[in-house]
Amino acid sequence: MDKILAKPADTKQDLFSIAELAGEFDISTRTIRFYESKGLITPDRVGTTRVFRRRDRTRLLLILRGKRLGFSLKEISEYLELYDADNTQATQTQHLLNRVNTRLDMLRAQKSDLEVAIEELEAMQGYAEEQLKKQSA
Amino acid sequence: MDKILAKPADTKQDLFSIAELAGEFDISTRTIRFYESKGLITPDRVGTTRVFRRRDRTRLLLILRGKRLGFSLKEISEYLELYDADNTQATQTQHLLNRVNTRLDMLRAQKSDLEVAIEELEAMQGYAEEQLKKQSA
DNA sequence: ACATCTATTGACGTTAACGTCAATTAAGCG
DNA sequence: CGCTTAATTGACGTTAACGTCAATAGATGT
Repeated sequence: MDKILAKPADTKQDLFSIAELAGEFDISTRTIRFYESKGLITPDRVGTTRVFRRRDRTRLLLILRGKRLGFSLKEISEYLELYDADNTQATQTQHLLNRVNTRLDMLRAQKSDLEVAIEELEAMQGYAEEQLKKQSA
Repeated sequence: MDKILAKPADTKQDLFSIAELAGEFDISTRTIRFYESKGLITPDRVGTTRVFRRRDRTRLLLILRGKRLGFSLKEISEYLELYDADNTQATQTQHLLNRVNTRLDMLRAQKSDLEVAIEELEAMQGYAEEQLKKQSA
C-alpha cells in the first residue's frame, strides 16, 4: 500500500503529486495511473513524474462520485466530456445540450428508483419500531 | 439468446417459468440461474425444472433495481435479507432495525450525491441553452 | 557516496458478473 | 413414438476494474 504521507497541503495549492491525491481521495496510486491509462485524467509530466493540476483533481472528484453512483468508467468518461465540450459553435452547443439532457434523464430515473427504495426501507423502519414497542409492552 | 416466447401471461399468475421471467425483465435465463447459484433467489423445482413464485419474481425486481442503483450482488443479497427477517423476537427486530438504518444512510448519501450531479447538469443545460440563444440572435 | 524513499512501467493475477458452448434430460405434440 | 423445443448443468471464456510484484530510475537525507 501507498504511504499517505506526501507534502503538507499548504492551502491554495494548485499542483499535486500522485501520492497526495491518492491520500486525499483514499485510492491507490495504481488506480490513478489506471484512470490515466483510460484517458480519464491527463496529468502533466516533469521528466517522467506526474504532476496534477486542479483540473485533474476535479476530474478525480467527479470520477469518484460517478463510481459511488454506480457508473462504469466508460460512462464516467462520457460524463467528463460534457465538462470540456466546445461551446463556441452552435452545432457543438446543441450536441452538448442533447447529451446533457440524456444524462439528466438517466440521473433522474436513478433518483426515482432511489426514492422508492428509501420509502420502502422507511416503511420497514416504521414497522420494526412499532414491533419493538409492542414487544416491550 | 433466449427466445422471448413463453406462455401468454394470463393475468393473476403466480407461477412463472424461467423463460417468462427472463423475457419480462429482459435478462438471460443464464443470469437467472446465476442469481440462484448465488442464493439471491430460490425457485422451487418440479422434477429438475425451476418454478418461480411471486416471491422470487419480486426478488428479481429488487435485484434489478439494486443493480440500476449500482449495488453489487453481495450488497443486494444483504438488502434482500431485510425482507425476510424474523420479526418475532425483539432482539431480531432490533438487529433488523439497525441494518435498515445502515442501508438508509447509504441510500440517502447516494441520493445527495445524485442531487448534486443533477444540479450541475441542470446548470450546464441552462448555460447551453443561453449560449444557443445568443448565437442565434 | 550511499542508503532510502518515491515514482514509473510492464507483466501478471484477481474478482464480479455475466456470456458462450456443448452434452443431457425433460416436455409437448401430431 | 419420434421430433422439436425448452431446460439443466458444467466447463470455459470475457470484460471491467483494479491489485500485486518486480525491475529500474530519480530524488533526498545524512
